[in-house]
Amino acid sequence: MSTPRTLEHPDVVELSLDAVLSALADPMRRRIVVQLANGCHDQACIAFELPVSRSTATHHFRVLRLAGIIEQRYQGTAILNTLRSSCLEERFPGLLAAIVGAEAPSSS
Amino acid sequence: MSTPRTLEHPDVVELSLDAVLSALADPMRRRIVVQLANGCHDQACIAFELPVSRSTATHHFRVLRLAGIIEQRYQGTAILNTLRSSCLEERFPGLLAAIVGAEAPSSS
DNA sequence: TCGCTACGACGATGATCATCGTACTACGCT
DNA sequence: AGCGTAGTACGATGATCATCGTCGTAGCGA
Repeated sequence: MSTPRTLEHPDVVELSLDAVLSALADPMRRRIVVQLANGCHDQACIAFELPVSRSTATHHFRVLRLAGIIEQRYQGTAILNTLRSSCLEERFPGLLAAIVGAEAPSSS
Repeated sequence: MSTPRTLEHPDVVELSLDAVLSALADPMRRRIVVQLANGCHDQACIAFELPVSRSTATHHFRVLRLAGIIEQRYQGTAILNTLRSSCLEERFPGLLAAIVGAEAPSSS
């Protein structure tokens, strides 16, 4: 037990368009976001099966978290990832939907 | 006269989300786009008064043009810049509006 | 207790990029 | 013709970043 591990997340008001767009400019990170947006909520990092090493995957998830795009919380040794859709919508209305929609025409 | 100078522009169907988002991830380029979106149509590059050297400004305008975000055409020695709003809207609906709206709360 | 799993930290590396200065070109005006 | 203006081309440079491998750590199960 002790203190359960926690991960740093920016507050809603701290979200910067620069950080969000820089994070979303990378194809690998967009892939993660699209996968999360397509109903794969609360997935562990490993479940995404990214074609990169674990170190690189960790890096991408952290960039997304620090940009305020995803929320990460520990569950055992795994980390559950969730899209912070409402935070993003509140701060940058329509942005996430536009990008996910542009990337993944498979939905609908 | 001879052949008037022309500049290379990508076709609508060639627009890639990757190029567009990478271009828009830079604050200086977003500044240009926001300025164009706020009614400053057909402005010459120099009219933007960017806080960078001319070489750098040229670079940014070219990145925007090659990403398909702006249209550039010569008029004398100057270059008139226009937002390709309809092309972007056709390819990535809502994207430009979301970014411009998030960046510039001054409008409205 | 002993692994096994999922992930983070650290340091390195190679690529990309934003920035610059300088030299060059094209066009218009006098 | 000569000059000024607007922008381009060409390196160069310093910073950032995506990627990796290795090692460390926390939790779970046998």
